[in-house]
Amino acid sequence: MPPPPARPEGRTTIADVAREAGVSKATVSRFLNHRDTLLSPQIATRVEKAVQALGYMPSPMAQALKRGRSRLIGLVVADIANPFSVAVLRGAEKAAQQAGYLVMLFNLGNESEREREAIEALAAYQVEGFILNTLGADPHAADEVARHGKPAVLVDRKHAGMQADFVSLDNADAVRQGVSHLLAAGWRELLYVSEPVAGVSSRAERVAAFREFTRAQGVGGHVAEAAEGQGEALQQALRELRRGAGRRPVAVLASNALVTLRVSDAAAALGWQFGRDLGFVGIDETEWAHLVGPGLSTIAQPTDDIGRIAASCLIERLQGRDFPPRQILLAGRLLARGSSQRAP
Amino acid sequence: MPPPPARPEGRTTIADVAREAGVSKATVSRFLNHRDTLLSPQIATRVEKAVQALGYMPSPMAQALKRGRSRLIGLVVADIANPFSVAVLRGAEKAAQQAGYLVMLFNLGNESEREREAIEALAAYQVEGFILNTLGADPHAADEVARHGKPAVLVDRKHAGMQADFVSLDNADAVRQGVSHLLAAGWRELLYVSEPVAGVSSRAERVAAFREFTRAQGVGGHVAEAAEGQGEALQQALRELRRGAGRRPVAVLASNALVTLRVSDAAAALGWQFGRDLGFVGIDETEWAHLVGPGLSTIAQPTDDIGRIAASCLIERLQGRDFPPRQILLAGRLLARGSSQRAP
DNA sequence: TTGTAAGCGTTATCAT
DNA sequence: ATGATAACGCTTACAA
Repeated sequence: MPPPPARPEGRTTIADVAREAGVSKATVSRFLNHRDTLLSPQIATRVEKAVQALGYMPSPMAQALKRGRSRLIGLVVADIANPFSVAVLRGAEKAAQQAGYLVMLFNLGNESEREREAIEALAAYQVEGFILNTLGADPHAADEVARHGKPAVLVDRKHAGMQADFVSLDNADAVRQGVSHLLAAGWRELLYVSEPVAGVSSRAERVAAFREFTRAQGVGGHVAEAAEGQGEALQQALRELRRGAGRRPVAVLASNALVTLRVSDAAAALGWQFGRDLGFVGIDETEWAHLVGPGLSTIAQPTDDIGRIAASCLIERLQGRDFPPRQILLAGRLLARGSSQRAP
Repeated sequence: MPPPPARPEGRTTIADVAREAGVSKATVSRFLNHRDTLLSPQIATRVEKAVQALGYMPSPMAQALKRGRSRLIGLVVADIANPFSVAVLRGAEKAAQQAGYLVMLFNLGNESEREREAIEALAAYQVEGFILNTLGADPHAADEVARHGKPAVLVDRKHAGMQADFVSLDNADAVRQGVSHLLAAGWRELLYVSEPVAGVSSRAERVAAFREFTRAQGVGGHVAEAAEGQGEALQQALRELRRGAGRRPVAVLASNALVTLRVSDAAAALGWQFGRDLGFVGIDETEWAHLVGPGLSTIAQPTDDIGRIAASCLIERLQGRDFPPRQILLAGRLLARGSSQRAP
């Protein structure tokens, strides 16, 4: 199969095909877009041959210009270094490819103030819709999307005042699973360690669920924030937890994989062993959780589904279907390991 | 700052601005592209005001169509689930954003046969160049890129016959660092565990460097491949390693983070402890390496630099500079931890 | 210095 | 059923 002639100057255009087939550009266009209908078989085959011969592919740019639709999906992620964002990206990219869309990526790198810039840049390329896994810090970002009148799907983080489909882990349920599991194993004084909430909806929801559920269960429910580079503070929080608990076994529920790492470091620094000196469950399954200490218990998010469903939601809307904004909550799955085994 | 008027129908075009400012489209275009030169100050300010008032942003699609340049960079990654690919993506995305480019992503998901499809799709959108972190399995992919006459940068994996800039870890040096370190610590019989080489240049280079260097040092240098789901085989290889070594301490050099995981599992299954029963160094630093056992020694790739430099290389070429194909090898950095401490 | 007009590669609206 | 032709939003000769 020899490569197509590849005219050195520029790509082959619809005009080339038309000339080659001895028809008008309009006919070629019709062949491409309507194929069977509106076309005499003989002409159709003539055009088909020419297309083949020249290896012609229509320019999506020109098509976008003309039709105002680009077959592009804009994806804004808060931080591509976060495995969760990657999982979303992956699911979205897959679904998009299948539906014939291409993904344009904008990574905020945790700089929330760039959110509007991202949306603007993507909108300029006529993306047909957005998937947003954003910081939610910029109240104007919602307007920005609304202004373009393009459908959007929010992932993981709700955005105050933006009305759009929303796909996420069922945060409250996940926290309840973690707490129940720890209580069932005999841990009695619980500390929820979160990244600084800072207005991020998912973080706030998890903290709220933790407070509510521990109170309902009548057990000690404390909350601490673990920020970057604050290892000392976290160790301090753990020490206080144990001091306050007396002889009741203490355990930590970590809000995500990053926090799990920080808690692991703090525990190591204190010389505490998981499953013995400290019970532990962390939200977010990782490939390494089973290798740390006696194995870290985790609550796995259905990341693949989240990404896939987010993209599907968007694509459904791009195909013109119209629903009221949906909210899709997916259950997490507890993976019990040594760190949450029966308390001493 | 009220949001711009946001005409409900379609975006504001250059014509709108021209009308608002009472000038011609050409003048607006000149203002946008040449600003200072070619424009009387009064008109310039008039246009500037109009642009501001309408919140006008030119359509990159139309610009691309006209100029044949799109300010888009095509990025093909072998597997977005691989942290290395993510690091590249991240560096590339950052550099691209700074230079005013946007990244179009195509993830192969380890399906090498889609490589040409990816290049075609990206080329159709007039990407100005490619960054390829690919499988290298498709010999025609190179032609595909060449055919479009667009610059490309290869990352991590060379592509037979494609002549392009190449950015990568200095594989031979990294392997030598690992081997030297293990030998210096007293480990004597070494096993290199790799993913199936399968024609991937970086994998082959590392294996070759290992064979060569261990022979030069006159120590035992064995090689095993660890494929997905072959845990048993890997355990078997480790057992044989030790049997053959007699009383000489045995150690593993793992080819990447994935293999590190597999070796860790195998060691755990055998009940061997790193740093005592088995020396260990793994290529690729991870956020969790310090938490496993006595800490896993790793060789960190300068992933950020790799991504950034790859993008910079490409952008330099996009700006018209012309060099012969460059090959940029970056040194890895050994992080010694408990797993490679002095052999018993 | 500014405006007019052609054209980038498509598709859609007319005729024929 | 097919072909001219006019857009889409922009840039760039060429005129003025």
